[in-house]
Amino acid sequence: MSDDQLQILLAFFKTLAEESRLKILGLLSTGERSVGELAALLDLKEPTVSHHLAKLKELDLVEVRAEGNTRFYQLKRQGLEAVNKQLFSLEMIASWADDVEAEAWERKVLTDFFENGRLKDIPAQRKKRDVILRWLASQFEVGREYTEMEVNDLIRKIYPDSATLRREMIEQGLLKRERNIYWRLAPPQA
Amino acid sequence: MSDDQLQILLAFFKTLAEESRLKILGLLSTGERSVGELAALLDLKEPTVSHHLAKLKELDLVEVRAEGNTRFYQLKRQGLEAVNKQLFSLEMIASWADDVEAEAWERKVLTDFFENGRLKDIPAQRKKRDVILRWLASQFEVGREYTEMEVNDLIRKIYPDSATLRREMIEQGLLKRERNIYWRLAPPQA
DNA sequence: CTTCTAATTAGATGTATATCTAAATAGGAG
DNA sequence: CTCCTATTTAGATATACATCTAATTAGAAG
Repeated sequence: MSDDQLQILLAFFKTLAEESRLKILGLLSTGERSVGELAALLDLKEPTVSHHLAKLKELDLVEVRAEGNTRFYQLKRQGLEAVNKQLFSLEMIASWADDVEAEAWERKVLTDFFENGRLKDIPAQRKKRDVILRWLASQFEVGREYTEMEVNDLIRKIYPDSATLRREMIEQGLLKRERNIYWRLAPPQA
Repeated sequence: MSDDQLQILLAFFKTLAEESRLKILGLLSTGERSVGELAALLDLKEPTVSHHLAKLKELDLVEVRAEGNTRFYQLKRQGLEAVNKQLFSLEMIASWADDVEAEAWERKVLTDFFENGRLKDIPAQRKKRDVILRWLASQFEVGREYTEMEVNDLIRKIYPDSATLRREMIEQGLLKRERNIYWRLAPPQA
């Protein structure tokens, strides 16, 4: 499971981890209701109910129908059923931690090769070197342009040989250069 | 579905609505881990992990084995499987709101019969009168003893005829009397 | 007994968010 | 256009809780 699938599942739990929202789903399960009706039944103000409905709508658990300026909400069954299907299989749970060990290993590489905020050596192993390079790239702001001198200055804060690290970041596609202007590429979506 | 079943389900969602805890379950799904291992893998301090494990244990999702000072936690499959079974059936969702309409009706009875903090009349209908009586009983502290005069004073704050309301509370088993001492009975578990 | 290590408990802090009031939006009726 | 009603948006407040540090507990080894 990729990290953003975990995030989706997490968002789902967060949304359902609220008493009023569970009750709203319960009330909608027997038919549509207006915001005002829900507010009266739950003893809440309309803005509060509106807020909850917006969250449920984000997850595609409810849908709206307007009639005048009244809005009738109703349950969207498919949303719940889809999640229900394969939520708690053991493989699914196992996959929640897929990235965790890899991330722990990367943190270890970083602490092993850094000391007092400076890089001790450039790792010889490709995988470890990439971890260092990705960290270094993360020090550059996305969307900002840097001169070669700015790039070098930033690198030299952690390691004297800026030329090597700069070249490797370019090779790895972490930094991009055109006419002596450098900029960081956005990391692949997490 | 009774209200405390809703509360159990809610506790379940709340517990799972947290990224670290999902990851812990993921890590444990492949075998047991010590608190320290989990902390290192998740980049958290031991107390934080301990806190999460305690929450998971409350819901019977994990179990512990001690070995010297070290405690190895592992997943308790049955806990997850049990919940998984009938979580999102439509009847289940519908039942989340079982009490909501009844509660809304009771609130309406109260607002209908009260004005400026005083009872306008004693409702003639049995069901409505019971709502008033239960509310009145709720004004008494559980575990405290009251003299008859204290009881009357408290009732008269909302209605002049204290004798009738006092007698009816006794009849309904809301208030108990012995040798002119009164006390409130604990409401049936919510 | 003292020391070391692993974990938990206590207490403090910061962040997320449920709820509210007030203001803005928008449909329908006169 | 003005008024009324239903809802949403904005902004403020208060509560819940994830996380940390510091202190405590408890096993194991010298």
